Amino acid sequence: MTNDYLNKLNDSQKEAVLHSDGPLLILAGAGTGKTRVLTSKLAHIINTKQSFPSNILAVTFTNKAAKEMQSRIGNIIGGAVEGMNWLGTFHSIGAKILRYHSELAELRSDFTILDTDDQLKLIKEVIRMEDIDEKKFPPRFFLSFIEGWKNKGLMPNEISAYPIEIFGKGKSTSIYENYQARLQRLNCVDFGDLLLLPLHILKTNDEILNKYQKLFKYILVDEYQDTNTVQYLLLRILSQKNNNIACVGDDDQSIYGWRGADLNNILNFEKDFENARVIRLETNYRSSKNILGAARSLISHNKDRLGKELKSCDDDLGDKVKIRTLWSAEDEANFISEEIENIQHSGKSLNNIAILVRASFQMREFEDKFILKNIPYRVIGGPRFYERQEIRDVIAYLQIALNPDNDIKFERIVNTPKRGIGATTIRLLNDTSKKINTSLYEASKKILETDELKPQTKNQLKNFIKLIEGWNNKIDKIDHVASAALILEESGYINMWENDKSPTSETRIENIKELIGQMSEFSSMTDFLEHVSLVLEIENNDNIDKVSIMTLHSAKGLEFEMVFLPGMEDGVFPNQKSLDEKGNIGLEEERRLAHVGLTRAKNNLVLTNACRRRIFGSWSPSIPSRFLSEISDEFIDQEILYSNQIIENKLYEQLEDTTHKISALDRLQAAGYIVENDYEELQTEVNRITDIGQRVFHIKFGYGIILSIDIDRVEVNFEKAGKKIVLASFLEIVNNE
DNA sequence: TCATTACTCCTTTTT
DNA sequence: GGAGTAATGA
Repeated sequence: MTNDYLNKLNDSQKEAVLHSDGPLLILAGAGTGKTRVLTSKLAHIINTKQSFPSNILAVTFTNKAAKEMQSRIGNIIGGAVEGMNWLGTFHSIGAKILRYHSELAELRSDFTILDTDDQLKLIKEVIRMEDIDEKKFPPRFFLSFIEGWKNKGLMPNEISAYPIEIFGKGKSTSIYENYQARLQRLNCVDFGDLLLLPLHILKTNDEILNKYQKLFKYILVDEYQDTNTVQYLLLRILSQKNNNIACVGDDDQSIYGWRGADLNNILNFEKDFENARVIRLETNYRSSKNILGAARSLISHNKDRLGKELKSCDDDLGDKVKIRTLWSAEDEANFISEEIENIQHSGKSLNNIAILVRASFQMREFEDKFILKNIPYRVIGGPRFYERQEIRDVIAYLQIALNPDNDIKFERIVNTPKRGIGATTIRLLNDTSKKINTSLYEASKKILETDELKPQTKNQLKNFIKLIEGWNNKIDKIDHVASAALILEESGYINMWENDKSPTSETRIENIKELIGQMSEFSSMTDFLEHVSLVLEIENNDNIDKVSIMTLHSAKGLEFEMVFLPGMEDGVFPNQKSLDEKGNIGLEEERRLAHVGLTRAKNNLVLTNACRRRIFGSWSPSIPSRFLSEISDEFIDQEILYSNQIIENKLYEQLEDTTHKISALDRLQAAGYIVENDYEELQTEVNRITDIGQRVFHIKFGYGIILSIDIDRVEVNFEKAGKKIVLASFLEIVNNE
């Protein structure tokens, strides 16, 4: 192996790779060769024998990034990377540590990882025990608190120091405790535990901590801006001895605040790690000057930044960033598909085109249109393979076969396919299991000894228990692929889909076959099940020319010749909920997300917004995203693609029901969408309700009398609902009476 | 027990 | 417009 990799780097990249000991933060903007630096650095450490591969901890956020890094290092140092035992996602590395020391968390080493659905089921159970009204306090709120605590690295007994939410009768703490206890009894962990429990083990066991501190001579971290507190604490505690931690990140691309990512981790790096060196990578090898200029002008509106400027290495400016305004979301999809057809006809590859959306509900419009127009596309991200119903069912069967006491899985499959074991029976099983403190499986056996069930039900349950017993006996003795096939056959599960007439059943069977196919790559059933929730991803390794549709979050790290960003509308992007919940911090994160979107494009970038779109099934008006006006004009080529006739006919109608009429009008006027007299006319419309004492009707509150008026806000004394302040636009004037 | 229907609340983003 | 849930009927 040669030092060839060094020659491919620019000066600051080289500096980052050659920096040997002590903390290092590489601030790498979009498209500045961050992955190249990281992999070269890894290769360099191995190449110069500063460390064995097995003594390097290299963490990424996604499996994709981990795989990518693995193969790139392989390319540099030649052949397979032997001994890179500690390269993986935070979660998979956490799982690995946890499995080695599971007894310290009172788990068996073959614990299973619960997905979000199962988590929710579990929390619901816990809530019911606490006598809390699910309607008033939705279970997922508790779950998000627990997730929040786990993201901060707090065990149930540590949250007293942290302001406890009053939410849910102040029972959040005990719910967290019970939830953990329940997980433990099921020999399960959730995603958060994969980080929290290893941290706890390291914090409370000096010997073990020592071992890992010695083990990891070098620590490399990808996407440092997206680390949350537990991840930060893990990195800190592990790096304390050797102090060789190198993090790559971009504060302008921090987009996982909602998952607990703390931008302060990267902003405070120099304070947190003594004598830290910071190297900036600012030469962008991806995008044209115009695109970079647009991205730069947008992100400059953020305050929380370390500051860095992307410089293009292109000589010419390239095309300007296109902004197109369409009438409706459907028109928007139409426009984009026409653009794509043009590219298609010019003979260019569709693989170079991506449509990046803020939220997945936006994808539908495009899928519909593409199917109609026969434009090949792929959806990236979307529902994870193992989250599909049929896959989860199959896995539940396999887990039950391995461990019949897994209640969550038991409940999932006991009546799938239908065995006539319904809610009533399950309730009885649950009660019994609580009474005699055993699993549902054991409780079923007990009940079968009695006459509590109707003969028919009893018989069905008996058969089911017998099946499980049989599988459980055989599973260690025969090949895991064969036993999976046997289980699916005997349970009648495959049969169920084969007899199913719905259009999806065929794909489901395909998916199950795919899953079984994957199994042979693992050495045993346990091994397979351990990996299934963490790393299993079925790649759509098709080489067919297709347009990619994905969310902005899953687009991070990718690049395309041409990028479309539809739905540039306030409320959609920036997302309303994000603004409501997090205010300016939320807005800045949305802006970073937009920045990620813009910087995915190499040569062509098209932003579109529609004036109307269906939200929750009903038409809602949309105003252009504030991000559009934050991009400097010099980089933009803007056009409105609907006729004046349409404006006159429809804009009025659109504005009439907008909830923020006044501000919407101002915005639209500022954006040049309305001519002066339209504006006045609409103002009059806003002010049409002027009479105090006027009788009015409100769709939700019924009839009432106007008490006072403040521009578009009206105080009404409703006959049934009492005094309320409502928007004028929601009131109908009632004339007679 | 299961199927149908009425009704609610909703939806951001993912390991 | 759709998923999940509660109520209702077969």
